Amino acid sequence: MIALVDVNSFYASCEQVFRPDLRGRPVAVLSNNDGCVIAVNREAKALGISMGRPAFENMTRMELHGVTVFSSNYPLYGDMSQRVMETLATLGASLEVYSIDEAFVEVPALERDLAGYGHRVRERVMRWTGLPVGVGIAETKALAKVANHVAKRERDRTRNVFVIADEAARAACLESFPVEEVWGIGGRIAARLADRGVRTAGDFTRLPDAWVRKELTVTGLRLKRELLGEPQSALELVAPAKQMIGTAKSFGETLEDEGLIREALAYYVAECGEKLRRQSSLAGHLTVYLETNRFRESDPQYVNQTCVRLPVPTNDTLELTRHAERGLSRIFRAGYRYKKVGVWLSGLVSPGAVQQDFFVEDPGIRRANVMGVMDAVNRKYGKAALRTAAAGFRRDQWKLRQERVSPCYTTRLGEVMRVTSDE
DNA sequence: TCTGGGGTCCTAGGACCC
DNA sequence: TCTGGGGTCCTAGGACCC
Repeated sequence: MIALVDVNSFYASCEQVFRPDLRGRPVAVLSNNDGCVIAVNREAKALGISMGRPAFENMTRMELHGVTVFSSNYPLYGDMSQRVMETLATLGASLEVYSIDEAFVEVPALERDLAGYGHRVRERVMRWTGLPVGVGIAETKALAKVANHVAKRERDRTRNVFVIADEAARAACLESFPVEEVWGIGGRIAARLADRGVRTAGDFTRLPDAWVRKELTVTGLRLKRELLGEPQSALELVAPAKQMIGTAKSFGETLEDEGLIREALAYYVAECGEKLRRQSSLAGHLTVYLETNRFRESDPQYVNQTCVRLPVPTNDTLELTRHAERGLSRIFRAGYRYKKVGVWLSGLVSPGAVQQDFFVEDPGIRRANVMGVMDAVNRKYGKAALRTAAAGFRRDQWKLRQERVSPCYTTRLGEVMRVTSDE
């Protein structure tokens, strides 16, 4: 059996762990640039704060009801995530980390009391990390996802744990489960299914294989089988190396100056270069992406991207920066107010697989050493403490807005909590 | 005024190979 | 006049996820 364990409103819960005064009170967390509401706890949801919508649409209501609002604090969430995963690893036979706040856990084979197991998972994660989780247990990943959804709706004492134990339970559960909530059914597909009169997950499992294969590709067919209780994939125990690494972030304000955009781009390239070296990959292609603010309809709009093929795959930030700058000058047009620049590294290979180019000088071991030093310095003294000249000194003019960010309680020594006593 | 970021998988179609 | 067949690789684009 497989358990899908996820943290309830993860980002909001992380903030609450370190703010006991906010227990039982409404909390919301905003996306990068304080743009959208991306996490709300139960109390905030009850007040009608809508997730995924722009922050400004919700601000009046949030202020009115005293919702505590945070900018997102990814160093904190990443660290808390690791603690949750380490805790889950002590409970399961094996573990697939699926996202920052969820994991598939293989229930130990000898476990007889599945609901009891689910509650033990909840209790241990709560005791060790302070975070509340929901647990769905079933025969396949897709069914465990369904069970997890149901767990959140349960109102009685079994709340937050739900088990699809046998065939009868599976069938009954799917008949009342809306098809658009099934994992892998998004808005587009749900609309097409609705046209065919498919409303529930149960309806979906009765569609002919041939139709599903033709209209929804093999992914749809696998999903159907998983919902019928036939596992289509094993747990991925080791996270595979990424096939793409990228960063594309909005500026705090729109920018017209190519020089500033170039600095932001160089800064993002350095972030990607570091991720690339951490997984020991080299990139063969680099895509630069540039965009104006599409919501400002009165502004002239421009969006473009260009792909640069690197002469020899590399993970050298200086080399990557040079190519990114070339890409930017290909697509930059003066006279627009730009909102976002991004870079994506793809065609990732491991160093052993590289074909050297006779006509291109290999920057060689000395450059690799420079990168090693740069990474070590930045680990010790903080992000971008040592950076390329191209990343510049004007970050204040383009960095994203983060006006309500909480302290990095667990990852920065200067920001750990102080406990005092009145005597 | 203010509208996120970072990925994955699949397919179709073109280029190219023998 | 008549112009093959069976592949692989790559990229763009669509759909999805959290």
